Amino acid sequence: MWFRNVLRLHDNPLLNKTCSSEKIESLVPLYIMEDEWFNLDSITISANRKKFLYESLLNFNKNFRIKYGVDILIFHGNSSKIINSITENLDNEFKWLLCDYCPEPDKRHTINKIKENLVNLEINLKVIPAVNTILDVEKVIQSNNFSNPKSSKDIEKIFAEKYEHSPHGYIIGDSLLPPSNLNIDKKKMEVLIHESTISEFYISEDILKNKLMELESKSKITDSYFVGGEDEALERFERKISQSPNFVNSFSKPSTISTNKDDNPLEPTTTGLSPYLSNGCISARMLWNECLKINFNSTHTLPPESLHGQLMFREMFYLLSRSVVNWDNDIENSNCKPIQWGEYDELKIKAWESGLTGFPYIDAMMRQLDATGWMHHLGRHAVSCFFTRGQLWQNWKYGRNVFEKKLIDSDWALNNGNWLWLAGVAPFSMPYYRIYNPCPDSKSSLNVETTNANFIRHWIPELSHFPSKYIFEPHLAPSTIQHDSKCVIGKDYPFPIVDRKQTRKRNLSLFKESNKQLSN
DNA sequence: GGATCCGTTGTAGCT
DNA sequence: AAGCTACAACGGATC
Repeated sequence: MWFRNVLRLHDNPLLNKTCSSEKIESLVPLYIMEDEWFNLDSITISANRKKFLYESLLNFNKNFRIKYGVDILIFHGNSSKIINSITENLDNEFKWLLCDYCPEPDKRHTINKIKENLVNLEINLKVIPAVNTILDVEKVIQSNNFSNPKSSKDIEKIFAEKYEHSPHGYIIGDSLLPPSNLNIDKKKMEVLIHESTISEFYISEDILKNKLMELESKSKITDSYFVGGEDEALERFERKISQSPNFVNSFSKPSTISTNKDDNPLEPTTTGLSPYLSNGCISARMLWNECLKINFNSTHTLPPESLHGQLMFREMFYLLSRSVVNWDNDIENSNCKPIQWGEYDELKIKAWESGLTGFPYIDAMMRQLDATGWMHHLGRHAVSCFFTRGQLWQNWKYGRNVFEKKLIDSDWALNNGNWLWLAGVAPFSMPYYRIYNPCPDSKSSLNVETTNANFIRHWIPELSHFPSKYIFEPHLAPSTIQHDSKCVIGKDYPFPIVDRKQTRKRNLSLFKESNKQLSN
């Protein structure tokens, strides 16, 4: 039983499948951590992301032990090599490999490779669908009348075909309770831990705990706010969903504000469940069902703005990520219109990534991303628009890479989908001329008020004494105010790296020009 | 087959 | 301060 991206006991179809299958007499629970994740020095994954996964894995292991009396077998290394070694070391004594379906190309590639090897050994591979999604991705995209969804209406049609509709939302079926016991083969686990050719790749709970401590001391993750794991996920679920019917029933994205009114600038105004969803700590199906239950008792918002709407967009991107070839690329991608982006500009990209563009709203968001691994939905829109068609005119792929590395809710399907959308290259509704103002004033939908000013003061300490009136464009403040605020622009905080109005105008016409050439 | 509608999130400038 | 208007004008679905 190989857990790939499912680190929870609740609504985990793997556990129930295993339990209900009569063919399986005993099992060995397994997790494999790729070395990219295990190596603390790897630079493609941020310390925050690693921390979140380690915590999630430790918590899952603990819950598994409490429930079933044994730790999960954890190895690090290449998945297919580890699986091969296990078959060899157990003398082909196991007959089934069960795992959760993962739609990412590299993971599908891995599973195909493993399948080839298993077939020769007469071992069955069972990939359980829809573990971290509501829809069975493969089944939906292979159905006869499937075409790529492009809007909330399109994805709603897909739901409508499959599920019964109630006035309060689609009925997708109950989520699962974990089985009360599992017949685990401890002897085989002992063999793999102590007497196998992969013993050296075994990660005990103590090793993982030390690894987490080392990570925390090495990279001073002082601002990390989200703690990984099913326990935290369920606590947050309880607090923000189950016990907050008004929040659920009135939830209306995009009209959530990017900064919090209460004292904690780190607590999101949205659910904050995204990292738990993408790491498999909470079930999307359970979240859907809880919202449905709450919606039944009251009037409520509807898709696409409601929480059900958010979950539907998530499903839409999962489908597209599987059906659109080269989903993560800017060429040979049917969902990416070719735009002549500017030359790779290292200075601008570095300034953007490190929060030194001279645009406080953008910089605050990017510093929050770096420090915590999380950013509000609207902030993600603002900084990605700024990076691409708004101001910097850089290829969305470079921005995407930064998000992928740093976001604790990093998710291949969703991250690429949102960048395609915001860059204006996807065939979704996104008039390219709607460019977010990187210096949002009180008229902007990015909604400023004093909360955003406080948000900026929190993440950009250089500006902590700056008056709200000038804080979004501090270089426009009279020099007396700059001196009084102990922040002289050009010395203590950078001048804007671009003229926002001039770049906006130029980029609009460049985009228009690209469109013209494409339609010819 | 041409017109119209619609799409989860706009900005700037003036009164 | 709030409200109005000009700007720019995609592209598929539906009528």
